[in-house]
Amino acid sequence: MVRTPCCKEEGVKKGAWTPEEDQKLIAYLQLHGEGGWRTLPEKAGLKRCGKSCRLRWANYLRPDIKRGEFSPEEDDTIIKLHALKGNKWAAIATNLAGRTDNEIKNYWNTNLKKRLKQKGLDPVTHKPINSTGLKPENHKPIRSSGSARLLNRVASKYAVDLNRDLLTGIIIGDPTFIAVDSQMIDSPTENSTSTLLNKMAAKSTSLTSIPINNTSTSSGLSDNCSFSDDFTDFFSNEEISDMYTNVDNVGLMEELKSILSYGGAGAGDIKESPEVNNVADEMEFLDSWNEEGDLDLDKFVSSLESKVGVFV
DNA sequence: AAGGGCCTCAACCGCTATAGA
DNA sequence: CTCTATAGCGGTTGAGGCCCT
Repeated sequence: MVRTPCCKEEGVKKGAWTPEEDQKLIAYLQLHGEGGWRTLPEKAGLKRCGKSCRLRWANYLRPDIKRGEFSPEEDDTIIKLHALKGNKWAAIATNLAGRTDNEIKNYWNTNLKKRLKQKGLDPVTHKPINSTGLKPENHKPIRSSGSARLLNRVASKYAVDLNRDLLTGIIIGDPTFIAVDSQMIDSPTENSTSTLLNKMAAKSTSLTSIPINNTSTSSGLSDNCSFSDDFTDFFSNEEISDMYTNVDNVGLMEELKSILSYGGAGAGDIKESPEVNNVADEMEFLDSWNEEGDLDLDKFVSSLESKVGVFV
């Protein structure tokens, strides 16, 4: 199938734009506004393809574009959003005023990707690179989807109180989110749910890196149990005691215990639950929770599946 | 000074989505 | 419904600058 060229091939200039060309384009767009890119080059006196004009304007000449070095805050935002959205540069760019998708993409490929690698993190998954060199697909999925169900359950229960990004990070086991939010543990202004989930996240992260040949139960959980077998999988006796002394935590502790108990039936087995009856319902909850639509649930779920086994 | 390798980033390419005739 | 134009996206390329020998 022959594609219609976006412009006549003959006489069309390619390559770097000259200041004169930029001025012609700016002058035309200031006078006539954006649009009509196909006919623009001829009207503006440019020997360029309309698409080239549009890109030059969108990525370089637009007056609202911020140029110069990225701030540490912008770096942080990009890394977090990349963990959440992957290579969706346009989506990431909407969260950084004045930055274009092209600029962010280049910055990622030349700087941030290397920085993550230097920190021992896989720039694709944002997870620690296994020292054995084994890729994630060479890992045995951990026993059951119980942990996925558990985390979904926690999500469904506490989503109202939690920062969505933090919760997403927790569910995909992203160490960046966990690290960023670790200060919450000691913060008197944060609710205890964050503290508990941080602990659970740390635990779930440790569960996701069992090499394929490791048939032992180094995680401390047997093949037939999920997170749920014992509350002490997550907390030391001292920590549990400390939390129980805080009256505000008692209800939460009981709720978490009930949630953790729920997942204890073993691989693939789902018990009745007062709030959510099956995994599909849980995904429906996440879907509705994701009203803004900026969380890629497919990626979210496949990420879970890669770490904890088949989710649905 | 020369030149080879590496890095950066603007620009391009190929594709899909969408709107409108 | 089909076709065409346009917009937008993500991956890739290559010119130019920098650094090292």
